[in-house]
Amino acid sequence: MLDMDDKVKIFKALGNETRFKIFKNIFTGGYACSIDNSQPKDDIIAQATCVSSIADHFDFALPTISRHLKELKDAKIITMKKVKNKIYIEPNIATMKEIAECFTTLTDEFEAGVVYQYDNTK
Amino acid sequence: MLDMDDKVKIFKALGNETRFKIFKNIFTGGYACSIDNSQPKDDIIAQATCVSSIADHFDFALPTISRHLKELKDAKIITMKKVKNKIYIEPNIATMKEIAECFTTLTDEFEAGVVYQYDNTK
DNA sequence: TTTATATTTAGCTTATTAGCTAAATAGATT
DNA sequence: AATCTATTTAGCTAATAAGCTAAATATAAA
Repeated sequence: MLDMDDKVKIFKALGNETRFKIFKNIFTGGYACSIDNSQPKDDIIAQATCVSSIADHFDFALPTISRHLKELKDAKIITMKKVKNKIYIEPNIATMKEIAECFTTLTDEFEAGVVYQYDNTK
Repeated sequence: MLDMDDKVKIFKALGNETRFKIFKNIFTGGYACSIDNSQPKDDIIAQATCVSSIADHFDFALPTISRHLKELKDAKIITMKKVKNKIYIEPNIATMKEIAECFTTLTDEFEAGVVYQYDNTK
């Protein structure tokens, strides 16, 4: 379960153009990674990619992309698995499902007229 | 329709603890506003509130809250209607519905195995 | 055991953000 | 017209974020 701090961290991570592009393309399989074919399909999904493959799509230095990926990982938006000396990056679908549900609940309850008492801790 | 810049702006706005609390409570009716009762119900919804009522819930100065509200408004997360010398703040449900749908589509298509070509412009 | 590949860490600079107080604006009330 | 209420704007400071290069680490390949 994501608490308020988790959610704020997720939105902060997605509230930057570079990270948003990385996020979107990791989820929709936008980054081709030539090394993928040599990896066992059971462990690593087709959408997986690695740090340098992502960096190839941007004009920023590799360490800059590496730090953006760390922020996406810390926000539980992606996962990173080390296999040999490469890191395979995958979307964290569980987190996105939970965020999707938060927004759906928010709009559904709004339309149903549900009104809560004020709570500054959530 | 929200384009990429719109979405990044929305996430940036929600990626700050103070603005996230304001957002959440505006949508769930958390802020009581004593002036609401004297307003016509047709124009202004029950969840509506005003700048100073929101500021009462925080230890920050009023101009600070005002600027946070401006950012939420610029991101189309809330709307602000001026009635006499007060500003009524309401959730922008259309935006939240669209964001909800984005996340739902993202997770649904991921599970269905839909893979797109890389596109750095969206 | 040297070299190559993949990635992270450290340390720096510049830009942006979040807070503040004081002053300005807009409208309502006396 | 003077004053009160609600809100924004301006201008400042301090903290955070985003970029860079150089160096470090970890593993693979020669």
